[in-house]
Amino acid sequence: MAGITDVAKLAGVSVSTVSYTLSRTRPISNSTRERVLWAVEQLNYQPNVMAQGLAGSRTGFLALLLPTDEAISDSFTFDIIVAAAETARDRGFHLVLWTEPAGETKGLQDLMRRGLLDGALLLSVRLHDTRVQALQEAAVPLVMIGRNENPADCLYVDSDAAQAADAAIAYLARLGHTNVDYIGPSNSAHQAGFGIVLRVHEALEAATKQLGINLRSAYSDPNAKALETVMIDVLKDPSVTALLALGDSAVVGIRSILQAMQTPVPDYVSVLGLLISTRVTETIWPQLTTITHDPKELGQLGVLTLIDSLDSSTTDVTQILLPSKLNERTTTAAPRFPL
Amino acid sequence: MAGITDVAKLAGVSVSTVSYTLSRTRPISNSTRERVLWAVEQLNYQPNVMAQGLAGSRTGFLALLLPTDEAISDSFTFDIIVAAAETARDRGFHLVLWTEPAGETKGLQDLMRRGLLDGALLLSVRLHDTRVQALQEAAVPLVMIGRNENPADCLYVDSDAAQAADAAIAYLARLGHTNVDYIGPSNSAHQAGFGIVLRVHEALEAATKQLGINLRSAYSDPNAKALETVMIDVLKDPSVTALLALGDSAVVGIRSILQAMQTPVPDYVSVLGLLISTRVTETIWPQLTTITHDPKELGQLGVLTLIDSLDSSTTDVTQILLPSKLNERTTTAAPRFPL
DNA sequence: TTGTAGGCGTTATCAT
DNA sequence: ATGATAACGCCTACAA
Repeated sequence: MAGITDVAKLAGVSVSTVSYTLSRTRPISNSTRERVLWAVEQLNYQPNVMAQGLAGSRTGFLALLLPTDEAISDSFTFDIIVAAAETARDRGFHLVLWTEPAGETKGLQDLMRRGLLDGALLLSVRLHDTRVQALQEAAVPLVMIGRNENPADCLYVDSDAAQAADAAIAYLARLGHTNVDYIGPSNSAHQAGFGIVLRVHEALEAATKQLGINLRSAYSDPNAKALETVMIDVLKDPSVTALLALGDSAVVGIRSILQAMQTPVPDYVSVLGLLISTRVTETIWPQLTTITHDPKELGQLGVLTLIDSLDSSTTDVTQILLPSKLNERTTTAAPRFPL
Repeated sequence: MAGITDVAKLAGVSVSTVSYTLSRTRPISNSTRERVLWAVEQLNYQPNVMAQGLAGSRTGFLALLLPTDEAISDSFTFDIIVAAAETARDRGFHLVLWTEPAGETKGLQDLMRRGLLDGALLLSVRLHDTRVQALQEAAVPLVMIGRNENPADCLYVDSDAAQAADAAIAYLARLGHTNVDYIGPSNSAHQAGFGIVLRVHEALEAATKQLGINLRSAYSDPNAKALETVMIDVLKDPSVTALLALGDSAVVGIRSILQAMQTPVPDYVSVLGLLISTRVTETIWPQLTTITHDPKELGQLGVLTLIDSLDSSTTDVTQILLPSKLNERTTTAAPRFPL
């Protein structure tokens, strides 16, 4: 395999000139640059990753931290990962998938100590995420996709759950609904740790209070049986005219239940999906009116934020909250009785 | 950060002794080993990954090749990936996610040329997969998860689709069904390239012919609307008593349709899922009788096969076909009329 | 604008 | 059973 010395020889220059030419880190005359690039082309030369990592100050590796003791295998997370991998690749970085239980950081800290990583992306961040502090103490540059309870001086990219909830209530209010039923994930220990549930709930309470809307909350596991029980209960109350369901799984389950119960949508009840992934919005249930958030965007921005923080010597803390947008489709309408 | 020299100094031995002790590649006396390990412990030493990769014959990196121009974001694929990452981690390897359009291999070949990879795992392998030949020519050790049309001298781990189809028909025959409707993915160019569809179809034809069962095939895209059209058509024929649905998405869709149509299962029709992931079997539709295959197993065995092929100097071609197993639940029964 | 040479932290090849 | 030392392929002061 051709090395940098071969290129230097063929181009009739020194190795350092080749290195500098390729890294654009020093002015090179046009004529030499051309000869170097020509030699590179001739020999099909590509710098050795390990050698670069060893000699340079950067390895080119980013870790994607995936907790394995939770229900992570949803398509939303998958889409984040794929987008992150593509973005990293585009920017000349390599994404290493690192699976570790949510509480553990030993494996990752070892990786850092072994000089493998430039930084890390955290997925499925919980309100109290022990990984964050551990990594900060280990001086690992990190970006959360999501955020913990108090992300004061920590970089993150997250969906703006509060804004999404506000938008949902505002929209339903505009249609004329005054009784809204919110169906969220059950308060199992599992879900309770994630910020999105809490933040949505708080925002819903505030927004409905302000607009004078009655909010009733119901909680269910996302499986069909549990949802059915909840739905039957919810639909017993004839005053309810709108259903607000949080998350992909709830929304997908709710559809089949409503179909089975032959409930006319939106004639009898409106259904609005809150924080639904683009995949569900576009493919799985294209008729559903949703407040959408995009996993691709999270993955991309996460990687870009991390890389930027590596480049910039400054310590500016990038914190991005992505606004969701309303996709008005066919499952929402004005309430069935006039007010 | 403590390096190998520090350890050597502290242990009072030479660097090479430390290296050999840690890699167990040379007999070391008990007393020195102990001193070395003690020093390692003291200094919290971890060998530098880049230096090892540069000096040694192995980098410790495996690529997971994910084609991005297809519908890859199903939970089955995700589970394969997570299992692969965990297995790699357990064996001291790192998994790099490499996204590239199915036709392309340039990016990956560059990676090889750059000395990054020990080997590669191919996901979403098509019957005619240009990646395989390209990688073989580039002498990249590779393992397919899935397999192409003629995997003669190529390593792979795949579900045994033919065996699964046989098992399904045998089971339905045993229950007494003589008219079976198969619902597979539509013959869009998209799906046509994947072996599983073809292999299942061939096996079904053979098995039904042999057992004197009437097989009717229907094809549908996995979305609700298309499935509904197909299902209405299928259920028009009163002689049909069993539905055989291929793949997770078909099966999940079919459930909601059947619910909406209020078709009694299994009293009116039996439903049997063919090549269903463990996730669907255990969580999403736990009552469904299925022929299950396990993504976790594929991911694990894929990585292990690759690593083994790296270790063994021999050129034995490991080819693993995983048998699926029948999970008898509540959606299948004897046909509704006696024969 | 270009060249020289000393690391980077291991592994592997010789010796002993 | 252990040591010394030359690669490994590149980056980056320092020199010219």
